[in-house]
Amino acid sequence: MAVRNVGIRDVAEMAGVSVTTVSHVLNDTPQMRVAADTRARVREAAKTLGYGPNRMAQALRTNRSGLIGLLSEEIATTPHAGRIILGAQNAAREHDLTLVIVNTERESGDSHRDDVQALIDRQVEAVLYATMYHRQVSLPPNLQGLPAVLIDSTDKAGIVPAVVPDEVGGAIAAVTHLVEAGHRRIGFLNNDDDVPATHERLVGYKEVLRLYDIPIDEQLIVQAPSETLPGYEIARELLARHDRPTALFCYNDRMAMGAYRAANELGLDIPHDLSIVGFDNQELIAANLFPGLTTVALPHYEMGAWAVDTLVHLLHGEDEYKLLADTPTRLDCPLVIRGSVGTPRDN
Amino acid sequence: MAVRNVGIRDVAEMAGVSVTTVSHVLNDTPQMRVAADTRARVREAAKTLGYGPNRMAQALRTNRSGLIGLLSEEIATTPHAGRIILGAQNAAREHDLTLVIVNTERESGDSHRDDVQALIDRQVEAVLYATMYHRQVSLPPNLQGLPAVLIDSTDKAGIVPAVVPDEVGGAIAAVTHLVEAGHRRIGFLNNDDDVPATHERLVGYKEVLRLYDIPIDEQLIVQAPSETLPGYEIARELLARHDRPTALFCYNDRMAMGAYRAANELGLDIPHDLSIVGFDNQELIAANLFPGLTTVALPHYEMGAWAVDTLVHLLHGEDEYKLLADTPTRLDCPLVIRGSVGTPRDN
DNA sequence: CTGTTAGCGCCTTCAG
DNA sequence: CTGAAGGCGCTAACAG
Repeated sequence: MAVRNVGIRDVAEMAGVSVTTVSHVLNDTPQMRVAADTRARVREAAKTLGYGPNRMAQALRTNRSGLIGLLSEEIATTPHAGRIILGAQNAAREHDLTLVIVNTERESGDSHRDDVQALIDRQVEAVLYATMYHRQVSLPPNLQGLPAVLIDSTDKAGIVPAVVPDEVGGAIAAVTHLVEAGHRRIGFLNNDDDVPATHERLVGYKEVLRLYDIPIDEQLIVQAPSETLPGYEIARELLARHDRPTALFCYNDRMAMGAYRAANELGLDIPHDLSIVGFDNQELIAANLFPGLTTVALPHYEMGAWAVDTLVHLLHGEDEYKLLADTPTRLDCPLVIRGSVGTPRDN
Repeated sequence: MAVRNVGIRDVAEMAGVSVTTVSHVLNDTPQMRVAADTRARVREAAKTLGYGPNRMAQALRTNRSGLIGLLSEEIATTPHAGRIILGAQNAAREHDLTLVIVNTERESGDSHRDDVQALIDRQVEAVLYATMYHRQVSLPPNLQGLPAVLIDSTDKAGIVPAVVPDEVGGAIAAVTHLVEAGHRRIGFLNNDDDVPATHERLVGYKEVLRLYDIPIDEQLIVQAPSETLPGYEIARELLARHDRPTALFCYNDRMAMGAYRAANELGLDIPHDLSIVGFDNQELIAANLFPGLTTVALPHYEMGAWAVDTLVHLLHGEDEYKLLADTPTRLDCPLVIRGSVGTPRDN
C-alpha cells in the first residue's frame, strides 16, 4: 500500500482508454468533456488500483511543486508558532498544497537570505513569513519574484500582503469587559518597547475610557519591559497607591502573572479586590494561575490560515489581492474569559 | 534569482562539456573520475550561472523525493512540539532532506491513517511519529513498508526504532540535586496516570534515596493528576503535616506551580523553607515563577534530531539500525538550575 | 469525445 | 575520461 507502483498507464489499460483520457478525467480538465460512462470506468479503475498521481512527475511537468514555504521565528519557544503552523497547515491541505517549514533566527544578518534560499532551492512556489510579535520587517532580497505573505508583521516597503492582530480591538474588548463589570479606575501595565502593540493597545484602552466618559488618569498608565518581574514591580507600585485602581489591564500574560504576585503580596484577592485582564492567552500561564486569567487571544491560527488562502489567490494570479499589501489585514482578538474579573468591591 | 531557469544544459554549454559530465561532477559520482580541470570548469560555470538542480526532476528520475514526514501531536499547544520540529528540521537540512509536518489528533480512530496517507500521497520517503508525552502507541497500518521512527513513544509491536527521554536518569538528577543540597525528607508529587514517566520517575526517586541511605517514607509519595490545581492540593496536604518535607520533587512544572501556591499560602519561603524541583522545563512557567523553578529538561530537540539521523541510516539500508527497534534509545534529561533549591533550614 | 505524441530536467547505463 | 540516448510519470497540444 505504501509503495506507489501503479501509474496512470495501468489505470488507462484497466479502463480500456488512453492515458490522456485518464488524465482528463482525474483532473477534470475544464474543456475536455468526457462521456459519463468512460469517466465512471476510469474513476473505478483508479480506485480499485489504489491509484494516486506521482506528485514529482506532476510537478516536473506542470512546473508547480505544490510546496509553499513557511519561514517562522522561534518555532521552538512559543506555542504561537505552533498555532500559525497549524492554521497554515490546515489551509494548505485544503488547497492540496504542502507546507515546508523553516525556523529562522530573529535578528541575524544574512541568515534570512539563506533560509529563503533553502526554500527556493526546494522549489517552493511561494513563501509565508511569520514573526512572533507584531512588527515591521524588511524582506530578504532573494524573496523578490516569489509571491509572499507576511504573518504578524508588516512590510517596510509595503509591497507584500500582511496580516496582523487587531490590537486596538483586542484592547477595547479587554477594557470594555472591565468597565462593564463596573470598574472605573483601571490601571494599564503597558510594555515599553516601541512596537505597534504597545501603541495600539494604549489607543484601545483610551478609547474605551473616552467612550464611557471615564477621565483618563495618566498616573494609572505605567510602562515596563513586558516580563513577569517588571510587571510585578510596576503593579506593586500602582497597587500601593492610596487611590489604587480596582482593575489592571496588562500588556501580556507574563506581566499579568507579575501582577498576580503583587496582588498576593499586598493581600489583595483576585478577583474580589482586584480584577486583572491579560493579553496573549498563553494557556500555560493563563489557565494555570489562580484564579484563571481572563485574557485576550491572539489570532495566530487564523493568521496562518488567512496567509495561505491569500497566497493561493496570489498564485492564481488574482492581482487584486496584491492591493492587500497597502494596508495590512487585521484579524480579531477575542476575549477569553476565565476567573480574574469581578465587580469592584467598593464603588 | 528566484526563478530557476538555468538547467544542467546551460552549465554544460558554458563549461564546454556534455550534460553527463556536469551531472557526474555535481553529484561527484563515485566511479566516474573526471579530470580536475574539467571539474573546475564545470563547478565554476554552475556557480556563475547560479545553477541549482531541479529537485522535482531529480526526484522523478531517482525515485527519491527527499521528503520526510513528521506526524506530530499537539503542534499548536505545547512548545515541546516546536523543539522536536526544530531538532528534526536541522538534522534534515544537514542531510539535504525536507521535512513535511502534519499535525495529528491524539486519539481519534482512523484519523492517523488519513494523516499518514496524506504524507504517503506526497511521496515522503519515511515518517517520524512524535507524541507529546512518553507512551506506547500502535502504528497506523498504512505505515507498513515505509521506514519510520518514533519520538517520545514506543511501539507496541516493537518493530520500529524509538527514542524516549531517560526518565529515570532525569529523576535521579533532580533528587540527587536535592539530596546534595542537604535534604533528607523529600516529598514526591507524582502523576497518577499509568504512563512510563510516572513509574520511571518514581524509580529514579527511590534509587537516589537508597543510594544515600535515606529511608523511603511512603507517606511522602503522593499522587494526583498532573495539573496545577491537584498539585496545589496534594502539596498543601503534604506541607501541612507536622513532619513536613523540606523539599518537593514534582512530576512536572505545572504541579510544581501548584506547590508554589501551597507554599505561599502556608507562609513557606522558597527556597528557604522549602525547596522544589520540577520536570519538563516549560520555560513559560519555570522561568516566570518566583523564584525561578529548578527543573529537569526533556530532550525534545535531541530526540527530533536523533530520529532524523536514524531515519537516514534506515533509508541507506543499514539494517543494523533496525535492531534499535528492540529497545528504545533513551536520551539524557539534564537538570536546569534556577532558584528554587536551597539548603534546608533546620537539620 | 478520445488517442498519439512530445517533452518537463535530470540521472545513468552503455559506448566511445 | 567524456558523450549520446533513453526514460522516470505525467500533462497538454494537436489530431482524429
